[in-house]
Order: sequence, then structure tokens, then C-alpha cells
Amino acid sequence: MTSIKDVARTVGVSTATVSRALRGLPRVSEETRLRVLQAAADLDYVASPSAAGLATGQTRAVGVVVPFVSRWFYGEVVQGADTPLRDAGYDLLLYNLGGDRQTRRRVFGTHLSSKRVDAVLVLSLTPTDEELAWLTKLDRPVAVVGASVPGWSSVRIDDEATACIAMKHLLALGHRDIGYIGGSLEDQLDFAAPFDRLLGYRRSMSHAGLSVLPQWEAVGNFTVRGGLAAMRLLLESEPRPTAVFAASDEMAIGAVHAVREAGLRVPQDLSVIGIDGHEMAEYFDLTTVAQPVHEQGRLAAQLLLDVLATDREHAKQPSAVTVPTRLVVRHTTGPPAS
Amino acid sequence: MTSIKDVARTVGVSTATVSRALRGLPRVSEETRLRVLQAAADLDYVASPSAAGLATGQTRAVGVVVPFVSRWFYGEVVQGADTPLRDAGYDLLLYNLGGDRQTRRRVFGTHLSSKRVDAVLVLSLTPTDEELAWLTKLDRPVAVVGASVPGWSSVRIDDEATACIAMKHLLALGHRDIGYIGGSLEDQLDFAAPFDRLLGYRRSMSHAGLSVLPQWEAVGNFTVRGGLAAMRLLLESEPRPTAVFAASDEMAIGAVHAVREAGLRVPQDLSVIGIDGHEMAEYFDLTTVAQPVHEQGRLAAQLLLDVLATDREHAKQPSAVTVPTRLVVRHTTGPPAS
DNA sequence: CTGAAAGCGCTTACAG
DNA sequence: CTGAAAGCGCTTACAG
Repeated sequence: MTSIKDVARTVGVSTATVSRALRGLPRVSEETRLRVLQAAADLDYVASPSAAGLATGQTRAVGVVVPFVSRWFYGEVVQGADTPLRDAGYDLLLYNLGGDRQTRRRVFGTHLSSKRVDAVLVLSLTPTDEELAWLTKLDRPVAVVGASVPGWSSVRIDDEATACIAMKHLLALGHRDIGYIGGSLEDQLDFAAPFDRLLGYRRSMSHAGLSVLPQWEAVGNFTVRGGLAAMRLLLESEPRPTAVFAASDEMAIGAVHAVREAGLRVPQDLSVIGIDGHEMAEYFDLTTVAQPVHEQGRLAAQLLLDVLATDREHAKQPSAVTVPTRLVVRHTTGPPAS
Repeated sequence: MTSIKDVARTVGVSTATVSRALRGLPRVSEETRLRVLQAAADLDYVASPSAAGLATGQTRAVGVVVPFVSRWFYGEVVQGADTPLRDAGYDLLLYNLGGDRQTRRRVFGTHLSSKRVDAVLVLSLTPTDEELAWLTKLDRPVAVVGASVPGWSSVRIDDEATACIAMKHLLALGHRDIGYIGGSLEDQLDFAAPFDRLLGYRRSMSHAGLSVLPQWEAVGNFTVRGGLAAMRLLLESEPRPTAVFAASDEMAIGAVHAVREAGLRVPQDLSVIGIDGHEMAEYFDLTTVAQPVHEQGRLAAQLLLDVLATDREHAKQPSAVTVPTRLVVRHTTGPPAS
């Protein structure tokens, strides 16, 4: 493994000079810099992140905490965050929680060490008090996508308002009996979105002077399969809703499937709307309220980089960015059968 | 930041003893070990990976090279690899190539340094000669998913055989005029699967005594949108195929959409089959040849861990694991209109 | 503009 | 079973 000494020896300067030249620091003559650069390239020299990290306290890596890498939304956000981070010279350390609470505790408690990362990007989940304490103890910049935590930068949609957009569409079509498919109680603890979207549903109903029946609020776990199961229940409920608002496109896709499976037509017999703008939504002809997913990852990474580039003393207030969502009308929604 | 010295001071032993106790090394009395463990816990001490890495040359991190994090297949493989790696105490460093050749070069050339990772997991892509040279120079264990590289462990499906399974299904239904949707020429350079699947298509046709028309081989880029565009072309071709084999479910989904968009019925007017067992395939009622995706990630991680656990001298031959695929018949395939 | 030297926080023979 | 000390490969005041 070639080290900085090899480069220094080759060029005939000290390691201090090599270090300065390679990192573009001032106080190196242009001629020396060129020779160092050349030698480093010839020798395939790359500074050891461990050694540099030990000397500076910086790791040039940011931790990205993801509930499930394999879900479209998170993959897309990571993809969005990747480019700016990579461009700024940071590596991404992926902390996949994989859904179960035990792994989640282990990841936050032991893997996610401040000695490993310069900053943390938390995707879509609301840290528990314990996790909040751990993250705070890290004493590193944190940015959150899809939730907001006081004191940290965040990028998210307005979940309640987004739910209202979906509901407004259904109400405008003339629906009065509207069901809801959302997360489980546990989802509501871990994630901010489920609760806010449920709130948007309830508020929209009551603003329209409609009452919500308990059997119209079904649990879909934010998966296709869950949405399918939830819709089966809703189809049995009395009275049966004429439209269903699912808090995610994946659940909406499952819901549409359940309706058709029951021999009913979408949207003639039952309308379905989702939230997300999932890449597959178009191919299911799904009406949805789309959010800019990739963009949220990009923005959050940018916020983190801004903080990282600023010295602590000049630190600005954390920014809380809300990105807009927009209704995309396709053909899973229509007026209720009269 | 509490360091090993703080722990040593608290317990009243040397840092060497703390180090040994914490890592479960022998030659520490049980009583001392307990006291060290207790003090470390009290002080929230975590060893600095940079310092440990510098001292040992090990980073306890594995690099995962992914063409696109945001695609279902890769997310699923990463998810599969995550658990065993995490359990073994390794962190995952995500190297997302993001599709473009420039980033790809930069990732392989500069970010993916042997000083950063102990091992590398390469997903689904065939390294170019240049990349091969870089990876080899790393001198770290490498495992590949979805391709095979001489000298390294790999986990994959038999792409040609899998294509033959799909073709056999179409042929058995009585189809003679079968089109193909695959990757671009560039895809075929970067990835192993596209070429092998194309080969399976061609071989199946010629074994059945059928000839392949050039206009029946369309480029779908392994995306839904690409599959859609490819199918539009195939629908214009003369003679028009009665069935289409798409080399991925995503392209197959796009293809089905194009058929319906043209006012034709699937499978009555045209049959479509894919490869993958994509999570959405079921909801499109898509016939496909499913591969165990999560499992391939898990296995590859396991192979890497095996190598990592073995000293170089006792290194075994790299294993090349082929996992089975299976036909899942749904309702996008049927006999040709007579 | 450049270099000698200390220091970052661990691990590891080596000695006892 | 335990400790003193060297060393891993950088960076950074400090001095010149």
C-alpha cells in the first residue's frame, strides 16, 4: 500500500508538503504542487481515510438512515442524496433499519457512531426519544427527510395539506362516503406522515360536514399487500364507501386490485386515490398526489453540505423546507355511481 | 469524545488491557474484563474506527457497488446483503453508479479505495477491463451478484437457462412468432444478463426451428418506459409477433401497457412474459420467471464474510453459486389467437 | 514556500 | 494476566 511517505520520497519533499499540495492548500509553490500531483498519480496514491480521519476528526462520510432500502420511496431519496454528497467528496454509509425494532436499536445505538460519520441523513422516520438522544449525543449535523425534528434541518411535504388535496379531489367529484387506508398504530409512532395524513382525511371530512365511521379507517401498513387486505375489509363495511383515499400509492395499488378482485370496477363502482407519484402509478392509471421524491433527497443532502461547509460558530438556523405536491388525475377516480 | 484512555483511567488499567477486554481477546481476567465492559458502557465509549483501522488495516466496512439504488432489484439485493453484513459487524458503504459512465469511472477510480473497505460486493454489472484492474488492485475480497468474474465469488441465476424457461412456456402455448425486448448494446457491455437472455431467446427459437426476424428484437433499456416504447415498435413490425418475451418484469409491464394502449388485449391478442418476480408483477397479473433476489444478496454477503473470516493462506477457491428460477404463470400469457 | 515533530486513538508484539 | 512503547499514516501548528 503506497503511503504519503512514498510520494514524499519520490518528489523529494516532506510529507507535510505532499499533504498540502494534494489537498489544494495554499503555501505550496505551483511547481511543487504539480510534481506532487504527478507523483501521486504515478504511484496510484490515495490518502488513507483512517489516517486522515484520525488526524482531523473528519470521516468524509455521511450516514444515511433508511427504514427499508428496498422500497421505492427510500431508494429514490437515497439516489437523490447520492449525487451531491458524492460530488462534495463524501461517501455514503447506509444504515438500513429493515423494519424491526431490534435492528433499529442496534443501528442507532452501536453502529451509528459519531466516529464513523460527519453527518447523518435520516429518512422519513420520526426518531424515538431514545434515538433522539443518541443522535444528539453524536453532536453532528443531522437532516431529516419526511419528518421534522426541532433543531435540525428537514425537507418534507406538508402531509396534512397533501391529504387534503386528495380528499378535495374526491369531494369535488361528489363523493360523500370516503374510506381511508393508512398505517398501523406502530407506523404512526415511527413515522410522521401516517398520522398527518390521517388528520388531513378526518379534517377534510368534518370540514365537508361529513362524519367518519370507524370502520372506514383501515390499516394498510404502507405496502401493496396491506392495501389489498385493507380494501377487502372496506368492501365489507356497512355502508360501503364510494371512494377510498390511500395514504400511499403502494397501498392504493393494492386497493385497486382488491376492488377488481371483488368483481367491481374502478372508478365506476369505487374510486381510489393515492399519495406519492410512485413510478408504477402511471401504469396502474392511478390518480395520486405526487411528491418530488428524488428532489427531497437532493435538497436534504444540500442542507447537510451547507452545514458541513460552515464553521460551527457561524452556523445558521436549521432550515425546514417544505416541497410542494401536486394532484395527478388519471383514471382510478371518477364521480360516484348515482 | 471519550477515548480508550478515559476508560483505562477509570478502570485503572492500561489501554492495552482495555483494548483486549473490549474485543473479547484472551489473556484478560474475567474480573478485569467485566470492569472494563462496565466502564465502557458507563462512559458511552465506542472505539474510533479510524484509529482502529489505522492500527489494523481493517475498516470493518464493505463497499456495495450498485448501478441504481432506486431500482427494485438492487434495493432488494442490498436489503438481502445488509443483514448478514450488519450481524457480522460490518458497515455498508454504498457506491451508487447512477447510470452514467463518468460517475462510474469516478466511483471505481477514486472513491472505492482499498483503504476504505475490507471487501467489495458488486451488484449485477460486469466490470470493464479498467474496473477489473482497479478492483484487482484493491487486493480485497470481491463478490459479484448477477454476473461472474473469474477468480471471484459470484451468485447469480443462469440467465440463458432462465430465458429458455420463459421461451419454453410461450412455445408450449403454441406461439411461433415471438418477439424479444432486451437491453441496449450498452447494457450488454455493462451487464451480463442482457446478452445471456438474448442468447436464450435466439437459441430457443432456433431449437424450435423458428427464425428470428431482426425487427423482433427491440431495445427496452430494462425500464418500464423502455419496455413500453419497445412494444410500440413491435406492434408495428411485420409480421407482428403473437407473443413477446421481455428480459425483465419492468419492461414486461411497459409492454403490457403498450398493448392495451393500442386497443389490443393481453393475452388474447398478444402474450407477454417477463423475468424477475418483481414485487409488482403479481398486481399486473404478469407471467414471469421469478428469481430469488433478496436471497442472492444474502448469499453473496455470506460468501464475502466467509472469505473475510479466513486467513489468506487457507483461502478456498471462490464459489460460483447459481440459484434456481421458477416459472410463475399468471394471466398475461395464453395461446395465440388461431 | 517548506520541513521537523507532535499528536490523533487505537493495536500489537514484546517483556515481565 | 498486564503494561510500556512502538507504530499505523495522516494533519497541523510552529519555526524558519
